[in-house]
Amino acid sequence: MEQKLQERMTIGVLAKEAGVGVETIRFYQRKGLLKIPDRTSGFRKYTPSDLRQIRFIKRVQELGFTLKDAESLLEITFCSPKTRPLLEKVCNEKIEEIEKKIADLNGMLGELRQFHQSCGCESSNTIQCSLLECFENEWECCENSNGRKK
Amino acid sequence: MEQKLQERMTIGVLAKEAGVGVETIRFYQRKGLLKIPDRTSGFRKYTPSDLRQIRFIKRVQELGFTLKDAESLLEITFCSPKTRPLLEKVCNEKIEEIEKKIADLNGMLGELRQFHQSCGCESSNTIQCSLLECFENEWECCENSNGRKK
DNA sequence: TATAACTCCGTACCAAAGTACGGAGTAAAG
DNA sequence: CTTTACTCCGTACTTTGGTACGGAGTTATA
Repeated sequence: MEQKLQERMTIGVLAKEAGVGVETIRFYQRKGLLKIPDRTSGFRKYTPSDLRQIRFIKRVQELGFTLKDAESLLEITFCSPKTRPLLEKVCNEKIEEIEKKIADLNGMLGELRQFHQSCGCESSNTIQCSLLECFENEWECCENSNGRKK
Repeated sequence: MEQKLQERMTIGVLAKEAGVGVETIRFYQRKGLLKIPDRTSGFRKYTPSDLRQIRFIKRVQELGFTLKDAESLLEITFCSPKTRPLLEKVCNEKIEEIEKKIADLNGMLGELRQFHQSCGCESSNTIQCSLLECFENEWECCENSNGRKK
């Protein structure tokens, strides 16, 4: 009761706050990602909770997930005993998915770093090699300058 | 000379080997991701190098990059002193990008795990909470069942 | 040699995630 | 009270990364 509640904003204000376009909000509504808002005299009126929801969607998207993923994350709404099995499933799926993504990215990162050090920039070799070649030769091509002759 | 060189394959064989569709290869060619191949009597003839290139593209894509990214990675062709500055730039950009993605994903992962343990599945509370709420309250909502009253 | 399987080409289509358009109504500031 | 800014709606368009189509020519197998 101390906080100012239900400050209701128009679609334009919400869009600005959330850093998206007005059309995007209408789009999310069509997609069911945002609940249908109240209206005063024909105009949509949004609450801070809608703002939070859009920010959440954007965050999830930035991490490489789709709007469908965002939807399923948002569906993790009530952890009552009834919904717990579904909740458990969605959670675990997402966790696995993220873990796999991280592992893949770490692999790529390692490869890029190796390329950068051995071939690209810090080596003194003048032998032509490519990321593509290095990649498929397990970075063999990079060692030409370190004593080994081709 | 010991290896069987220049085994040239048709688009269908290449597609099968690379695990993509024939149309995809034509598409990559249009996009400039694959050099225009030689032809014998009107039919495209591809080399193992084309196969490697498609595999590389697919790999890069799996890691969350676009075809444009793949293109720029493929452009890292020769690490001669001349091309080194560009190479350095592209490498560093990619590395930073990947590092940021990993960090973000790790954050998300931590949040999901906390939700899973505290709210979702392993807690005995019956208080309704959502990923969204937990997320924005720094998991405060999850501690209601652990001695604290709202 | 006939027939299946492959290739050619341009064009059209698809899903995802928006973005833009345009004419009409509404609200708020001067 | 007018003018400007905002909102409404449906529809159409955009980009990315492909897929599918269809009629014609080619090549390989029985």
